[in-house]
Amino acid sequence: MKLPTDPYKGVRDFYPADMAMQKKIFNIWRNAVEKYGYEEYGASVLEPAELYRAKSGEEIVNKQTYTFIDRGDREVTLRPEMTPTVARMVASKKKELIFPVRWYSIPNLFRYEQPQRGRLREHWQLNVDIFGIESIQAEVEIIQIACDITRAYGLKDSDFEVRLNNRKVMNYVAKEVFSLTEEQAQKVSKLIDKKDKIPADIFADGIKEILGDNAPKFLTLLNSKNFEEFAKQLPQTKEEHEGLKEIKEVISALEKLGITNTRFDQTLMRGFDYYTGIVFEVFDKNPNNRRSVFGGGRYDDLLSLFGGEKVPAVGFGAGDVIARDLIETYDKVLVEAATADFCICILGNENTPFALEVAQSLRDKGQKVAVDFSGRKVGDQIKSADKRKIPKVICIGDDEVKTGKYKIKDLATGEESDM
RNA sequence: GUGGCUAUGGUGUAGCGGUAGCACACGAGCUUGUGGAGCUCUUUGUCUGGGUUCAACUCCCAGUAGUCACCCCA
Repeated sequence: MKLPTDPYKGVRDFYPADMAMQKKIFNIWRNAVEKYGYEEYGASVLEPAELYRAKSGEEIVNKQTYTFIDRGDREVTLRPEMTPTVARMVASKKKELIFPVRWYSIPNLFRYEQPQRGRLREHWQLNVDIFGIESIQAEVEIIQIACDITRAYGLKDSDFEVRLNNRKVMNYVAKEVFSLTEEQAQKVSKLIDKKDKIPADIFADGIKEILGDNAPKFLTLLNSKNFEEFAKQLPQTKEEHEGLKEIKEVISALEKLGITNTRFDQTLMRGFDYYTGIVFEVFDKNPNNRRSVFGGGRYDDLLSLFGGEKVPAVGFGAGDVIARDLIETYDKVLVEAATADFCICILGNENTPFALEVAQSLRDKGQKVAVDFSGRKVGDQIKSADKRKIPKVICIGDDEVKTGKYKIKDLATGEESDM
């Protein structure tokens, strides 16, 4: 009876090479957000199931999450996303926090789903949120950070674009312009989400089914080439004006910051219900790899779930799996696991004590030192150090013990130098 | 959760209803205080469990895992 060596379904092992990449990604994330003054927070992977139930509904909690009953009869969920957690944390200290609160975290998240490439049961995600700012300055800053990170992955501005939409606009269109019921609006938005995946005529049929005679008008609106064309088709009331104005303002503010690859996208919906205003996605335009790199938006009402007055909030999330893909595609700088700076080869077991002494003295100076205890021939020990990419070796044998001196051999050049 | 496709040494791959081959990697040696090349040799495998058959890595069924699509999408 052998135990399998495979990891659990849908999760990854991180061997040193994978871990080196993971560290590189996390460093990119940390550097970017800390430049803007964001502070790191953390929380447990365990949350009471009701935290998600409140927002996501019965089905999501039962089918899409790891939820179980603990020994004390509590219903526990492995967090599938970080936003409810951070909302909970901010709401809990609302009175003592100094707003605006700028926080980030790199949590591992779990979802119970059929795994496939780029869609695993456990992944890591950078979460960046800013609380307490009602103006679109919050969106601008958050999107700016997202762009910084995308560039740090190695993408040029021409490789990606920022797509923007506004829930206010879409709500207005659904309720006021087309007088849809809540249920109809829901169906339409799901359909719009799929627009690029399904053939145009099937999409049109779907719209027709829900909207009837209004379908052609709706389709024209949806197929608008750009912001102006879209805006022109809407009656100029106040409510409509606000959503559109926000989009325009965000785009022009970003432009002043040198971010010109933005685009209004009336078909951008994003799954979560809690978004209330601007939503955005950073999109990789590479034809082989067309995927959303980041997604986020404004969720002004979420913190009200925990009582008290409203706290405006804007945030985004960025996954490690896509970061890995992008860095491999665009960056191409090889990432290697850190090895030792020195390898100490021992010639004869009786010389081990002196070898350890030498190793320790180097460590005291801050060097990383590995000792070869294999007892093999020197040549083999050196060969092995070279294979492990350790740049320098020191051989300790009878002569070195006698004289107390040793030489450092640089494996790249083959030269030996006295210590 | 549903459906399609896939599964061969450590890795990457051939092959056939009748004794499973190759490359690289690993290990040993040529070379017992100095590596990287070369040559020689060795070790290691048909995902798991059933079935059909004289005989199954090959055909069939189930399971598991991967992958793709659906579902869902932080």
